[in-house]
Amino acid sequence: MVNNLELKRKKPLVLEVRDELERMILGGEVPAGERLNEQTLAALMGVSRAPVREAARSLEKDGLVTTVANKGVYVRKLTLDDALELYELRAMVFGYLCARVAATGDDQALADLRASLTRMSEAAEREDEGTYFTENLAFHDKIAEAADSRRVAELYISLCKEVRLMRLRVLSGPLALEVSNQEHDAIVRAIESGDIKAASRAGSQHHLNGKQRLLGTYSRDRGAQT
Amino acid sequence: MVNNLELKRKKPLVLEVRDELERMILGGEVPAGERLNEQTLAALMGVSRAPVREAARSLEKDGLVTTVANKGVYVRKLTLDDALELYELRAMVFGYLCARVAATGDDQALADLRASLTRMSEAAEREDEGTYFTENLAFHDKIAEAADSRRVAELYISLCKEVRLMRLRVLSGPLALEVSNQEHDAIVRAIESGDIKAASRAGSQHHLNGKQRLLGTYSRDRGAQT
DNA sequence: CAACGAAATAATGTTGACAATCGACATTTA
DNA sequence: TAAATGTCGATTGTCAACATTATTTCGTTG
Repeated sequence: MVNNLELKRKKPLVLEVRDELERMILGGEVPAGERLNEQTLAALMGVSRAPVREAARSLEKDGLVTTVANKGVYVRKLTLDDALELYELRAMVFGYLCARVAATGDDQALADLRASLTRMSEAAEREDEGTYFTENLAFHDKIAEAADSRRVAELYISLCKEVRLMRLRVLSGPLALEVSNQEHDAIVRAIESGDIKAASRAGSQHHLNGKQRLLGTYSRDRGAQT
Repeated sequence: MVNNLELKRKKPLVLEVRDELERMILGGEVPAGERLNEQTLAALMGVSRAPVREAARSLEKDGLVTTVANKGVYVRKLTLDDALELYELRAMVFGYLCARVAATGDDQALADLRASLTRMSEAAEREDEGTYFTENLAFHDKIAEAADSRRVAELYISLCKEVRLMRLRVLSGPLALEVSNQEHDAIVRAIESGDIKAASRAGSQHHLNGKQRLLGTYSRDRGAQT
């Protein structure tokens, strides 16, 4: 029998800090470009500066912050060009992952993907953007994991976090959810059929379409960034 | 002989330690899978443990080491499958970079590439593998820089370092140098002609060929890894 | 009044010490 | 004997204090 109260202390402190910082950054609590004050954060979380420093370095690995010597760590600020490049890079990597999943063909993983697909479809019908958003992340994570290519999967997940720095809402509106999920369906069907090239194309195209949606958003209302 | 960082500490200490560790790892002074003892390294370099820890975190960003909680950091050990995946990933990313260079077409960068090409050609004729090796690294770095896509360039350079973990000698023998440089020439010509697709193909193919050369090496003498 | 510069301030960089944790070996017990 | 447990040494995790660097403030000077 494990004691729940003592169990949460089992986790290394630096990981707790890291996750909290990541949540704050991706959640938009700290704006892009903002400097992360070490001792302020340390006091806020009730820990010393050392874990905060290490957590910050860990976040740098995922591209969420940049470190300037003798000045501090800053929340990374993405330009539109940066974001567009990330979309293309993500498209390539995701295409590779989808191809691998199609090649290996794990039945259990495929079933999970199908289940995730239906959950997203339901969320889309309800116009429940919050659920769709989280389920969408889980769907992509599942593919990354099923590709059985840890290094590339890590890179992909990292790239996805990086994109979230822009805090874009390209997946707003019921139509967007529907279209997005149709692309997911195309990916899963290509994987199920074992067609490696088709899976690669479908995976790439999904993020390339996302890039186009991003461009559409920016052309519709410019200067949306603060 | 490691204490040459006592001289002038105008540069952040962490960077010095980082570079030294990277040199030791890529140079093969510490074997793959080996644990990096913090206080031993700190004493060796005449610094405290904190910079060593941070440097290790920085190396983790490049995939050169892996950190295990409460146990320490270990020099990453690549399996053959890991290496093959890295070659494919590198091929994709490098193709993207070459395409971008072809699209932008910076004359100065192109001249540098041509110059680098002739230096490699000369080194290949002299069968000077050492010079070819370093010049080869510089050539690829130049392309990454000329692509004007900092994030992707960083990733590419990081992937190249990661591959070097295996300490392979696929570029041994005069023929290998010649063949490798012919591929370089094809890349530069594609870039010069401004043919984006051709540049992408040539760049990808270069590393895919490298993957085949790696497979050839492994089929020739198995068990080369420690 | 503007511009320059030096002191004051606040932040990061670095250090040594202490606490928590892990692995190995010794000890006990069935 | 073998499994379980306790103890010890070594190493990482964390902390608070000190050193160095960047920034701000403010007084002086042209």
